[in-house]
Amino acid sequence: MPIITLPDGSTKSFDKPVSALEVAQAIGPRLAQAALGCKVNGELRDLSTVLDQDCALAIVTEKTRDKQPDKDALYLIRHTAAHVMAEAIQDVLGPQVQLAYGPPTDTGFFYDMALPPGKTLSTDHFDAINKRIAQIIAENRPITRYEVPAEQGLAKLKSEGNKYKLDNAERALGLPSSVYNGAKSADQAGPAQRSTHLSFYATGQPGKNWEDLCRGPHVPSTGRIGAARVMSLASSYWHGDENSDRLTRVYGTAFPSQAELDAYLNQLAEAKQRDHRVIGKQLRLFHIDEDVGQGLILWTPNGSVMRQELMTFIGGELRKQGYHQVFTPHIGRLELYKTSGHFPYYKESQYPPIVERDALDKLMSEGCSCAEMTHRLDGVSARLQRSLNERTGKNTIPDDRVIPEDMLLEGFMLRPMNCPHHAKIFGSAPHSYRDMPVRLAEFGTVYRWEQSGELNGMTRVRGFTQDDAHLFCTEEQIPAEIQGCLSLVKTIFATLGMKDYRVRVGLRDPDSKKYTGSKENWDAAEKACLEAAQTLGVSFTQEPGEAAFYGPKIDFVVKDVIGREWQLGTVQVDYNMAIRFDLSYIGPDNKAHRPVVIHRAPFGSMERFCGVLIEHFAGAFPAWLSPEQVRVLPISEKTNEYAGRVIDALRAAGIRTTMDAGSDRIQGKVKIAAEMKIPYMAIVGPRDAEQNAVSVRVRGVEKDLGSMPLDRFVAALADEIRERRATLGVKP
RNA sequence: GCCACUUUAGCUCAGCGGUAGAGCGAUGCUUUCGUAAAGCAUAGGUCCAGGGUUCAAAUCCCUGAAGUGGCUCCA
Repeated sequence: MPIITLPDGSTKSFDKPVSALEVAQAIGPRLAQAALGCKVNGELRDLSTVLDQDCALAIVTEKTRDKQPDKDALYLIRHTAAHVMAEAIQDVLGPQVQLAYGPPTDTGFFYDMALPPGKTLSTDHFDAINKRIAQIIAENRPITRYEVPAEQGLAKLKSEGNKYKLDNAERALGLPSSVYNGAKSADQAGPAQRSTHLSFYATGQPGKNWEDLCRGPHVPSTGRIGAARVMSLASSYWHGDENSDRLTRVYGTAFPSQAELDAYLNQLAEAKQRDHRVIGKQLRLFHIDEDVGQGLILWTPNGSVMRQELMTFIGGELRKQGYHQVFTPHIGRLELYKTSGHFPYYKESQYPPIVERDALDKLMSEGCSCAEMTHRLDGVSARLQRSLNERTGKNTIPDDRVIPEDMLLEGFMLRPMNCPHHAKIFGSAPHSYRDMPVRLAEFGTVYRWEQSGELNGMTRVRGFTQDDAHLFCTEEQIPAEIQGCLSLVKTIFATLGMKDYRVRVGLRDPDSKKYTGSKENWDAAEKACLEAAQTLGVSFTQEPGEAAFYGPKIDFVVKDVIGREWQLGTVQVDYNMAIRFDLSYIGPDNKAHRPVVIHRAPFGSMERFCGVLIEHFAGAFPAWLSPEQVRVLPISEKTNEYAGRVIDALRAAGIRTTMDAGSDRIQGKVKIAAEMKIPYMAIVGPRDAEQNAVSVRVRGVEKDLGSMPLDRFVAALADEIRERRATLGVKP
């Protein structure tokens, strides 16, 4: 009979099977009252789960022992809340709404559903849905689980006519889907999750109340949800498959109490104030103009200061590491990108090619169709086919892409990548193994046609400047070069005080054939990436299938104010490019060898990085990054002249400063400067002028530091800026 | 690209069939002031664009653009 081991190591034995709730009751009535679910041998389960064998049991309650919200409890609450919301939506819109998939997420839950033809769900329905959710929670109905044999369950679902649920059931049973035939369907459930029964959860009494096919687990009754509400609407695809059914995704969130839900909503509102788009407007850091184009950033003077400071900073670090700075144009011939393989492989996410006017006129006079024009742009010459196929040793360019030279349409592309230009620089001169590695760096601006719905302030744009570099090295040099890249990233993040990032190592998907390069090379490169990542001292994940087609990579990922993840820096190993561009160096054996290329961009793009940085600092930048480092505030116009001398002294030391010579009183000037988040205010009145002093006020400090000699202030601030200190540290 | 929502003064927003509004900002005048806004005055608008309904449209309908939150994508 079961011996139950509790988290503190103690055991309880029972002489017959018991439910987790009964164990909780045996421990104490308060625990039983607080219990929302349980973990059996680490697996989250219903509180009603019957334990008939020895096991480790933990009772899940709202809060952990140190009074923190329990993640498992939130999971249970939100999973149940998803059911409650679905019921509410069916009550409001009608039972014809077909439910598909409704899991909990990090911040709440969603439910994907297919609406009956002609019906739409809009935010106008939210009040009614929220009201119904509140009612169901108030009714405190018990959540009842029941299981039926597979056959019976499938028959039940078939009779209900919901193909999505039927599909879920078939996958849970490990059966091939009879209704979904998307490419990604290949047995996602896996053998471990196969079962012989299907489970249903009723929100109340089976047969009497609302119910749903569900694996569970759930809280014991709807009242245990506390507070839930619907948040937003989105569209989604069945199985995330673009070619499959479009579903309506309804997002909601739930918390153990109304107070916690309110706190979450408040926190969301506050996060919005820290959004880089809001701060960017307030502090005039950047501008996006419809007339210029979607996703194209205009860097205003203030934002340009920040960007320039970062570029100067990283440029200095690159020199220390032996990089060479290069400059290359923003466009290149179409054939260049056919050689690199970017065109037309990534055609959908590039700006269309630029075709010379004469060529266009000629095509028009010939009555050429758009399809024909596309064909002529996409095609390659037999010459290019031959050389690429020879170099890569396989059928890289199939015969059907080859068209006669006189049919080829010449054109240029706004560059989507900097690497082809850099490859051409490397290839423009002979290289000895003694010169390797060759590190070419450029703040290279690239253009990509991101889907319009993806664009987002500075973090997802169509034109951006990578802090790009390509390291042409020997295979033996790969580990050391990766290490060098990572140490650069570490230096940058440390200087900026950014600690909250994660590292992702993208590896091959062992089953896919899309990769180029030999298995041996891949093994070595993946090993080098993993070893380098281990030395970082930051947690990292290995993600098979996330590699680029030409090599493994290490990515740096950060979160924005509302918790979205963005990839910043990346380090990628590439065996492909040197082959395609026929690059070589002369080895000690006096023979030509292929270099390996490492692509790396520690900031990723200046646009995204600055966007993330604005949110990281909430606009309150350290002095060295601030567009305006000091604002001089004369008490009245009588001290304007002295203030002018203060400005001169600051500017002579290279400090960015302006004077507020307006007719506001000092209170007003202080408020305005504080709102602009300027690091330092130098307040000057007659008393300061007499002593050649300034009264310095530091951002975030209520009072000034007292009067200090002007030259001391200038020297202290200049030091702080030169050393790129992360915090404001000028002291009297 | 798909779904929902949004778009009114430089900024934040109200108005939602009947003469276009507020606060902040800007400009001018008064005030000459010691640390998060002194007072008064003035200017400022194709109400995102185009079409439609109506005696009358910022307001209702259609189409499009841009933005926001998701989905999908991200060399």
